[in-house]
Amino acid sequence: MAQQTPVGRVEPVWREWMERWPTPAALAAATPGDVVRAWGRLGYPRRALRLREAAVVVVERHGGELPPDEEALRALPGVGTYTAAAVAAFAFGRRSVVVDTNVRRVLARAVEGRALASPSLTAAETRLAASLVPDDPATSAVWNVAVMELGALVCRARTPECGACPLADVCAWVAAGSPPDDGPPRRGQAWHGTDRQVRGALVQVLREGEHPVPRPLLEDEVLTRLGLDARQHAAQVERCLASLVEDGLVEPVPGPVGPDGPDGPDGPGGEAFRLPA
DNA sequence: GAGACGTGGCA
DNA sequence: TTGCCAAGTCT
Repeated sequence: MAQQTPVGRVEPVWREWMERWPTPAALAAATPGDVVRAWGRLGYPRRALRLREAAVVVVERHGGELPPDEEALRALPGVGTYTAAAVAAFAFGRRSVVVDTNVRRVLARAVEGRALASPSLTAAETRLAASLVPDDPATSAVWNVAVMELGALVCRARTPECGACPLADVCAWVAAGSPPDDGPPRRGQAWHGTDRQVRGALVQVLREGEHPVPRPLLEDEVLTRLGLDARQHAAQVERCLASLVEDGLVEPVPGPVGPDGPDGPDGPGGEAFRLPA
């Protein structure tokens, strides 16, 4: 849940989630629609599907208990290098190299003297992080969480609190006078009218209602909510809806066949959509 | 390896 | 207000 999402926003959803599905077996028994709905507005709802899929794999291949080694964790849907390392360290006390956005920023500043880490994780950063993690497993886990928390709470991206930082005395960035980022300007993600926005709105509409929504209603609702011109964006909404079905986030159901038959007012293609059962 | 993939809060 | 950014992963 916390992947690319501030922990403070995750916490309430996480609490409800864990109460409803306390074990992998419980989560594995949920439907995709259940988890997408419970995911709420955390964003990237495919993470909800993957989390459920991971629970299924845990039940089928690991006896219902999370495996402790990084390789097995990494094999679970939605679990990448960072998450596998974090779980191995924080849940199982294993020695691992946890490199998240916070760790990357702390090392970029303290060691390399730069204001921000590069846009994407490099092999050199991973090597640097690995070289700093203590050998002893228990100590390494403390190191990993400490560097992460330092980045999250003190060595923040936009408002670092160097006056409260335990590394200030040895920080290369502070020593250099805290120079601004020298990299190329970061590309802000366009949003209005993007597929991302349209997909989000489609899922949002379906999450709000309990019943399948006929295609025309669904598409009109999304266009209206986003303030998009139907003539310009109708095809886009169609395409996004298809992509959501492809992703397993949305399920088509046959529309009611009226007195005019399947090719009546709602047809052809007069089906409805819902979150997957 | 670049690009896709949501959402909301804060400066 | 606009833009940045958040415990990344997958293709």
